[in-house]
Amino acid sequence: MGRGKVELKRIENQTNRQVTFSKRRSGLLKKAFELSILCDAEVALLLFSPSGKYYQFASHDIDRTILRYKNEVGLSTTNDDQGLRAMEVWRTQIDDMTRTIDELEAREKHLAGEDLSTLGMKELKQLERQLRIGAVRIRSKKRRIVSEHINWLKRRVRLLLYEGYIFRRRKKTVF
Amino acid sequence: MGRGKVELKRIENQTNRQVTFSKRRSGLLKKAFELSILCDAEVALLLFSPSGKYYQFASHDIDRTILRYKNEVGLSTTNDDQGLRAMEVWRTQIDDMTRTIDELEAREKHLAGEDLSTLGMKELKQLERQLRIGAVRIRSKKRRIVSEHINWLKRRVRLLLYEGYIFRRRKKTVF
DNA sequence: ATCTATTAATAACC
DNA sequence: TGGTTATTAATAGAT
Repeated sequence: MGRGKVELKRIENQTNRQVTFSKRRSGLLKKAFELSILCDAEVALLLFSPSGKYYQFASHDIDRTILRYKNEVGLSTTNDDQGLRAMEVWRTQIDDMTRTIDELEAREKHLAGEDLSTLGMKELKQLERQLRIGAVRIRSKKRRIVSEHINWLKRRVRLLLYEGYIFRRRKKTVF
Repeated sequence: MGRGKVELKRIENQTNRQVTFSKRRSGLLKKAFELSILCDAEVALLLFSPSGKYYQFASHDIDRTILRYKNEVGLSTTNDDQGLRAMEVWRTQIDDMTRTIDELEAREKHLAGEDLSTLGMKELKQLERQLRIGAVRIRSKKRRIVSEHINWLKRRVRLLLYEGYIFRRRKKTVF
């Protein structure tokens, strides 16, 4: 994306390489930032220029992210029994929660009419019934809100009429 | 750079967020790779999706790059208790997942027409629209299933009729 | 996954 | 470095 396309190999001209590093570095940092915001992702980016200068971006605490990476890779730093047991407890809890999230997401998709291919007639009827119940309740809630608003308007109108009455009376009295 | 520009804030639609993460992740990894080649830079990139999946790019050995970063930053984080920090990481992950589950459960309740008291007219209309879309899709899926069943029956009937024909012919021939 | 209209990044130049 | 502009690359939204 420039005045010409560029081959994927080390740029030999030292000045060019330096300029390109500077420009692409800022582009990369920007994109890392955008990804972390748009997608709510945890990102850490470490950069060393060939001349040894150092740059970084981290969406969260960079050490936290590095630690998370180390856990992921499996170089668990806790080696005692207690640590291992605690780790297993967390692991199972995380697995449970992951399963729960998957189920909830699948359920939401079904309610939205997506990913229906695995469902049979019976499940589809059940889903439809639930949607109908939800729709009925929501419509009734909407009606209640509207009627409350109307009542409020009526009260307001009565109040204004009354104030008008008082005002007219006072005018008659004063003048 | 797409069919429209996007605001720099968390993408609320879960599906969209997932798709964007997937696309931008590959873009970011590619650019990190290109930078390392073109400019002969040392790059390490750690990525965690909101659902906890893990991705990385490293131009050199990633642990080497992390070590280089730690030297650069100073000797502060050299040897504090990593076990405790690891616990922190898990705890925050569990917190994240708890929040996700709460959101999904709240959403499901809303779709079922429960706990609507916090919602305004706009949200209610949006909910109703989603329910309508889901219902339409489910009805269409049901219709498809029924029509497939009918077609199957038709084929079955044709087959039976044909077999009857053969049978009658054979009867004539044999007897 | 694939396609394509648009926006964004950036190579070359100053 | 810090602008400008012609081009290429990335990608948002749709299919």
